[in-house]
Amino acid sequence: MAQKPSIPKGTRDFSPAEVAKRNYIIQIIKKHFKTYGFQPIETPSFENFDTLMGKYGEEGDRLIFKILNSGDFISKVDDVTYSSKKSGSLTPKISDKALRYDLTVPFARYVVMHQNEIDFPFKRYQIQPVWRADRPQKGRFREFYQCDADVVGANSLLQEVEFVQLYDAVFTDLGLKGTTVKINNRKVLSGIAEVIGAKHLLIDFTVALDKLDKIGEEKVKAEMLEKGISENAIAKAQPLFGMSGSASEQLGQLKDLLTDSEIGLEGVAELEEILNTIDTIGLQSAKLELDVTLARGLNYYTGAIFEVAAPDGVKMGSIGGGGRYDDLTGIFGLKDVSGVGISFGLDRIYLVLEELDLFPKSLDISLDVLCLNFGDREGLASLKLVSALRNLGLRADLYPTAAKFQKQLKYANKRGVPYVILLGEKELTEGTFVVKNMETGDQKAYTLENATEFAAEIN
RNA sequence: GUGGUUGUAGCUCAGCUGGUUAGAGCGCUGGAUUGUGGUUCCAGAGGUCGCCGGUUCGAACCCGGUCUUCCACCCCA
Repeated sequence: MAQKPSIPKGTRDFSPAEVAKRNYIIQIIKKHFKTYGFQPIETPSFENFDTLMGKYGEEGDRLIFKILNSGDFISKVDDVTYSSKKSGSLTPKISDKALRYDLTVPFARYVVMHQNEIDFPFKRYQIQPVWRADRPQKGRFREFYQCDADVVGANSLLQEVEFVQLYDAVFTDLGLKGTTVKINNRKVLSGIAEVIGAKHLLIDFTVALDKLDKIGEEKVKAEMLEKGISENAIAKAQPLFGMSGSASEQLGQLKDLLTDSEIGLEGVAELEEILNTIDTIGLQSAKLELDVTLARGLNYYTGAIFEVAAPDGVKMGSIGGGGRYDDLTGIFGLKDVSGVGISFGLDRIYLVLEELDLFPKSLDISLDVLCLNFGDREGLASLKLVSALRNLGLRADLYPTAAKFQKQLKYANKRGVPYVILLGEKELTEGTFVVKNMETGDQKAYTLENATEFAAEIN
């Protein structure tokens, strides 16, 4: 009995129309990556277990897809570990490989392994799928694409500025107006944690703070309390909850709050410089916004943090994110190499463009011209004509069988082919072919020797 | 990982307090129309009611389990 086919939860098949749209987005992102001087690399879809584990926090470890070892892996586990039934200690013994969780950590690994062949500063881009063992939701999949651009070996804040411009360039080109690039700085968050006396609870503090616009002040404070941050400390952080006004006003408030924190003031200065530079240069369609509550869970970020929100009114999580990480390669043994990078969430951008109907209509056309098939004799002449059109760069096809006229036209109609060629007995004897415009219904004859004339007209 | 939700024809969905042969629209196939598609008309095909088990004389409907969908949390692109 045939089994009912299915695909794993959170994965998808892509139809020709969907692939066309996805390629359209990728091609635009790639174009801008290249014009900004980034070079492509690719890394394996799975890495060593130890390369990935521990880089994304406790939650991240849970969401990494582990690959079971080959062979009789269970017999190699010692009895104590086996009978303890603890996944945490058993997993490393039965799995030594895991699917890529993001593109940043594999890149850091790549940089360390190839440090002697890389010219720093190294700007690379990478467009590949990543996997997360998450529970699917709208815009959240277990297999999805990230499009990353990172620079390593450059400390200059100009890199941050450049990434804001890059975001703006890509979203402008995609016709996606009104995106917001939110920026914050980990040093500011560290500074705040420091001055309120919750330095050791930085992660818990930022994770809670990050939810401010979503769950409100009271609930954020409740969560902080629950995580062990004292009432006194929360009171000291009070200015954060009421931050408002322009970026420079907010920066002023931050300076007051952080007067006793060297690192905090450093963060403020960095933000100030990035915001001022962008202000001077200007952006096309995006806006850059300071958001002191922006945290981002990934704990390898040390400086600037970015997150991109879709235009107002589109219900979608962030469509991009990134930041600076000063010591990611340090974990793999290469010290003092700073990196900054951003990521575009292809699958979410797709959903947003779809919702706002921003895909070019031309993407629906997968074939420029279809030649109808009238039989063997006409078919031969048609095949020659189609070959000639293909050589001219047109997407051309010959209907494979001499099916009923109506059936062939219906097929052309459903494929959305704009032009159909009729080359029947009459045309064959006259040495011509007739082109039918499927939209208007108009028909026009051309001589067979002069296929270029037709090709030129529709281009 | 926690809580909830969904599943009936290729698609979108009806289907009453459990009751005979489970319906509609769209799509599909054929015909009206053997050189003219989109519109119209006619006819037809297509369903283990997600899967497994239970209750019942009888289950698409009630119960349990499981998978899937979507949502909230966690977290994130």
